[in-house]
Amino acid sequence: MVKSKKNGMKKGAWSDDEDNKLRAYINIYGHWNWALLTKFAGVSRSGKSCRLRWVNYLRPNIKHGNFTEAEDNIIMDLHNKLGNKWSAIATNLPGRSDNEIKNRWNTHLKRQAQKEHIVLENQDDNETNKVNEANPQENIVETTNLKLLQEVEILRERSSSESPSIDRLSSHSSSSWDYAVSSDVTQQPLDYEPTTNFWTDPFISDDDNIISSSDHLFTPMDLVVDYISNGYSQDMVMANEFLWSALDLCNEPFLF
DNA sequence: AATTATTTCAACCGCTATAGA
DNA sequence: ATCTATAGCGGTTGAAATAAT
Repeated sequence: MVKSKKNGMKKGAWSDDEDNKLRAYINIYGHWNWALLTKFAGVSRSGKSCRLRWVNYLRPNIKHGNFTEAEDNIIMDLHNKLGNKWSAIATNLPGRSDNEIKNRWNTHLKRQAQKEHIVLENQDDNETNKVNEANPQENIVETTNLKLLQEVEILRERSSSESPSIDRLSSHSSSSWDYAVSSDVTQQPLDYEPTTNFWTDPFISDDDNIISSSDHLFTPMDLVVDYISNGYSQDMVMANEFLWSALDLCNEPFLF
């Protein structure tokens, strides 16, 4: 499913090669600016597309398919409370992206919820015809909430024990130039090395492809940041052909 | 086995919020 | 105050997979 290019940017399904490039780059440098990152990572996609691919598919410990009953229950309940606030719901389901939760809701749970709603309505009709005692509905809601809170906690604990680095890498920064690199993640073995020569050689040890957290990772961004700290605007950096060609040609760490 | 209909879900699009110039 | 760039969100689309005929 490879769609046409738009403004030189590829669209459609991601290839393994693209995935590997993006994953490898972010594992090393984090994401500091999606629009620029695509250039450095060597991926011919829009920043928006890269961000989406990372968030929904590539980031560490992301889960796919096979929603558990507990997860479904949480989605159903939170959707009942929050509506289509997918990202808010996703914060309570570790390892699940908002997109996947949205899909889960639209393809499975919406119908289920509608059915249950009808059943509840019928029950309510019967109940109101009987007595109007001390609101039993409230007790049901409280019990459900307690159960769901417990389920959320269990999922959170499980997730944090399995994935110590999941959300510390790539946390959004208030500054687009403030790029995050997790020391946890740099300890992970890489399943792919970025092919473009300008970033790999100085950073990855020969024997095991694992980066020492004590090493200074001198990235192309260092050059850009330095450039900016010397009074150049972001646009000027982007427009500077010399800078780009220097980055492309660089085989060794930059020295100032 | 071939065709058509339906479902799934990855990816896109348009929009809003926010930060910085 | 206004403009621009970026990140993030939610709705929607459409290719691929699967089911039904």
